[in-house]
Amino acid sequence: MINKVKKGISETCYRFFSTLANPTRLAVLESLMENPMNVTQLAETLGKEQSMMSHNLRPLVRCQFVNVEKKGRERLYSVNRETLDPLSKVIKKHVVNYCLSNLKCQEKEK
Amino acid sequence: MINKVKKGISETCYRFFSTLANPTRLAVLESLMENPMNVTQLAETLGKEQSMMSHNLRPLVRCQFVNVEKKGRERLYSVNRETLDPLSKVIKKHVVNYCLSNLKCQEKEK
DNA sequence: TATATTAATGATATATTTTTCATATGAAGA
DNA sequence: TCTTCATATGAAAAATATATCATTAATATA
Repeated sequence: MINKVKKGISETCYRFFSTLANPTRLAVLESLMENPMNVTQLAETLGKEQSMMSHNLRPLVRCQFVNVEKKGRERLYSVNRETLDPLSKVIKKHVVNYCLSNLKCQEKEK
Repeated sequence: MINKVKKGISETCYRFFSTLANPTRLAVLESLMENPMNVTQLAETLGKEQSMMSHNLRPLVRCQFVNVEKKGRERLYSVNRETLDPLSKVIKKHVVNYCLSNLKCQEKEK
């Protein structure tokens, strides 16, 4: 990025949102919302490779949307409900207020 | 995307977050938060090209994070505070609770 | 210590997103 | 209608992000 637009809170927001702006990571969050798992179980659940899960878990953990607990040689991943619960509330409300009534939210990219 | 992970609410969330996961668009939101503007003013404010602003406004409007009001031959853009205010509250709280105390949030990518 | 299990890392090919530049559209006024 | 102002659009280049595959690291146990 030549001309840095992001700085301060903007930069934090950018990392925050770009961590969530990924279908795989959203699916990971959804799965971990149901119940905590280790990487292998997560890979099985989503039908993806273990290394892909690890790669995608890293930003989620770094932003602390997900917590890790060491258990012997495995690691148990779980969601940070304190953030994710109010966050999904905001989204749901926005969807109800603006996206269900108005079609343009679902519009295809083009 | 060959293997579609995103579907239903996940798909909505994905669009929601990917629209916000961009430093230019976050800067746009920050500017419009201060006061409503048209594209030309926005381009001047951020020191970017007008067409770039238009391109970046489109997803913001489609997701209705930003409203447009036609005024003669110009268009006045403003933020949807009903969504953005509670959203920034959630983020700020998360930052305070998890990112200020814990260093890993600010960790460089690699 | 050797082996098995679980998970993380690194390099790179692939895919997606963003910017840029040229051009088109639309609305207002001379 | 012609011109100007304000904005949007399209295509291609440039920048970024993601998945893949091979490998490494860490821990437990035989």
